[in-house]
Amino acid sequence: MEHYDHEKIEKKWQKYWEEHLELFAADDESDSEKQYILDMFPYPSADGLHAGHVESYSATDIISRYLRLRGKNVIHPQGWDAFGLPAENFAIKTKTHPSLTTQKSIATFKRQMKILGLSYDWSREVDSSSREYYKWTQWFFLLLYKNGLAYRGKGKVNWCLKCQTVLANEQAEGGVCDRCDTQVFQKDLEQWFFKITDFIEKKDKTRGLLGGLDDIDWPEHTKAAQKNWIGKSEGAEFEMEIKNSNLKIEVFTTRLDTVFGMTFALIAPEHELVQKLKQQIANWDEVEKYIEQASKKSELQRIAEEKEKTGVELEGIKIINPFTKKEIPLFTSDFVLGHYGKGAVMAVPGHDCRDYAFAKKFGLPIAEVIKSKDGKSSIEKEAFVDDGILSNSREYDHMTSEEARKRLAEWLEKNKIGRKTVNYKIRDWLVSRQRYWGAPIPIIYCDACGTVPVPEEDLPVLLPDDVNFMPHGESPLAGSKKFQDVKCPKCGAKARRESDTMDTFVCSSWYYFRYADPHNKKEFAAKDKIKKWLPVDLYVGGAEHTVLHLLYSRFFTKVLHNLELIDFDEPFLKLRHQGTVLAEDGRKMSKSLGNVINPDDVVAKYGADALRMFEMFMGPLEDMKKWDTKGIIGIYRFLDKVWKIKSKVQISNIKSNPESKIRTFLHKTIKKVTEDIEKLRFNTAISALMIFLNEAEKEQIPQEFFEKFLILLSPFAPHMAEELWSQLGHKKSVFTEKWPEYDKDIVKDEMIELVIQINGKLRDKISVPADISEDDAKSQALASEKIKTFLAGQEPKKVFFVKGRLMNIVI
RNA sequence: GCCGCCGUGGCGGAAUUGGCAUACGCACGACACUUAAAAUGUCGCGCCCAAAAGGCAUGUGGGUUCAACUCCCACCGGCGGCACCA
Repeated sequence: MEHYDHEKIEKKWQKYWEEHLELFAADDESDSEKQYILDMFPYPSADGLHAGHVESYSATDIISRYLRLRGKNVIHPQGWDAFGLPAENFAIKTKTHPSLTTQKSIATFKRQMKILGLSYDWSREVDSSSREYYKWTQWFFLLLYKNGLAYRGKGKVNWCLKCQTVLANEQAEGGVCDRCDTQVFQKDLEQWFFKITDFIEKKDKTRGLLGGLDDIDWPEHTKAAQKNWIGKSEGAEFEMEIKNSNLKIEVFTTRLDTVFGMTFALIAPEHELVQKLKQQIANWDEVEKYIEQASKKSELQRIAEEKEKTGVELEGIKIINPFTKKEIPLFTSDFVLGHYGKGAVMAVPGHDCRDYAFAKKFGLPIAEVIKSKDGKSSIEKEAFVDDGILSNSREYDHMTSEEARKRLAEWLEKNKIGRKTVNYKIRDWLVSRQRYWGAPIPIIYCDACGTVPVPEEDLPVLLPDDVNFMPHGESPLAGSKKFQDVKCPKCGAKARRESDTMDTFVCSSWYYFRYADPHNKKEFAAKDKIKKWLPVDLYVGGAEHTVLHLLYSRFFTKVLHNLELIDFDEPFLKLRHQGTVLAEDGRKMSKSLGNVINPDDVVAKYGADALRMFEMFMGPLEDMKKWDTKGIIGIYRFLDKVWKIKSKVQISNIKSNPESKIRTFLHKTIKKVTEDIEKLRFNTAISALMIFLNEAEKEQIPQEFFEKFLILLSPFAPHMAEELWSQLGHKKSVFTEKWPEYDKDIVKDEMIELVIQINGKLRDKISVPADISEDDAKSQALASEKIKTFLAGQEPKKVFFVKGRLMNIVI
């Protein structure tokens, strides 16, 4: 018998679906319950779809098709995260304009999505590099600006002297430029920032970025990563006097309980106080040299040199510990970060590893002020960093660390030199990029009026075409006269445009709103459309976005909520990450290793239905998995069997025998597949379909049953389901059908195999009615020959009975 | 270092959330069909034992329980995130 012709069938139905867009379109008018099923919109690379894309898109396609069959009004859109550095680099390499290469890549992606039979509502497609889209990205910038959430500030960035450009952190690994291998320097540049730090904690109407995490169904590790990134730490800050100076030094600590062990203090090299103390520093030349060296190092380098602490004493400077009134020295060291806390710390070498290492290297005293509860702790070889009981701390002796922190903070407040406080690792979001392929920042600089936002009616600020996007020292947009020279919108004088573009993460922070109303020319999306479709019910995408994109999107949503433009606070109610699909050799798929699986090839050989289903069958959605070229044959055989079993179907309208085994089986399968899809457990749903088919092969099954099976199969293998459905004489698509319901009474077994254990070990199984009573089960069990042998005449001490499951006899 | 996740046959994985460990699939073996191969079908497939009976098995060691892959503790191994954050 012939195998099924996947190519012919798939082409036929893909064409049919193109002609019947209403099958998968989200209906703005319908009153039925909406479901927003979203894929992270891809960056359209020249390489085409990756096996990982196929995995997540198949998953959301299954869910979307399933929900539509359940009568839900599903919105399942797709679009393109089209701006970004890879396109620009590719453009530089090939000397082609990035819009050309991007459009070509989009065409490839879209073609591949279509041959996979993905049921997107293409009428809602968005492209973040289109002027219709980035007009609203710019509008969002202005919205933030007008509400004091976008500001211009100085920030340290990685700067390559040779390429004359700013580099992203990931392009400056090891402190060396990615492109030319020369050293990267830290440079202070004025940049645009978004005030994401304003939204860490509850603010007016919204729960903060921290608190909001409690309300959403996200993977634990993703929530943990976001919390980690925000890096909240509670402690205290206080000021210390500098001897013979009216200046003061402020420090932050989480271990106020250890203050009596402070034997010196540390300050970041870039701290302004160092400059202010210049006159009093005896060894200024040495200090200046150290500061110079430190500024040349990138943060990455500082970390790489972790093994050895460096630093210089600010000779002539003495700090007064406010608790002990003792004088201590001040050092500057690059392991103290200027941007965190107060940029200066109290050093307690006895109870902090870094301070310990520093004290050892510079021969500074180490004091012990905390003992472990058992009194056995020692600071001889290393710092004791745990909480414990205070000692050598005057009236605070014998207190626990926790209590001492409370009391010491009270003392600080009473004496007005400090207070309890909270610090965060997260910094404001730097959104300026000195790049071409992004959305221009809609700002104009005027000598008279200063920083002037572009009026909304002038948006979009178009990305100019007449620029040299090769790296040449400044933002490529600065090279376009046409772009640069403008009139000030306020006074009409000659002015200059901001020449930086926005980080592509700005574009991707709001795209899920646009799908609700993609062609709106007056708003980023109309209020009623947003109300209808958002928030997103299920969001599926790669785990590489655990922090950046997902955090930024939450920030945008919170901004909109706070401004009362939307009535929800979290954009993505349920989030799942698809696991990485590794190459067959267990390594990451990469072009250079030549181990990439191209979906086109697999579709050509086995068909889209087989590829989609196989990727779902490989394992749980979120698990990392290895591609297995041989494995797909199993799914192919299954589909082939479905194809062939059609000829065995009893085509008649006779009533199915209510007692028939296959009926019970069908209902169990409906139950299992339904529940598994709801839980995104596609691997076991597919296995249930296989089990049903294996059973069905053994006998003739009524058409009515086979049809229900086809509906169950349709979200997984839509082409085959459509084809067989039409071959059975149906005129309309299988996707206009209703998802089958199972009958609770049919699913329930009448007779069950009751497991009989003795002392927890399986000894026999007896066939009994499902609702058998304990007494009846016991007498039947004890009557079993096998059980009699094992009991050997002994009386059971106790009998445990789990209804419908098992009986455990303890002797 | 801190945080999070994971460890089950030759392989991918399943196990109703504490109740028959290894469903489903791959690979492998035997047989059937075939001139032959492929395809397809039937059967077998954790380990020990010739087999039956039985025993042993979910990274390792302990604990709780009538009962542990599942819960608790310790250790070993792997993956991911953050990382000189005071």
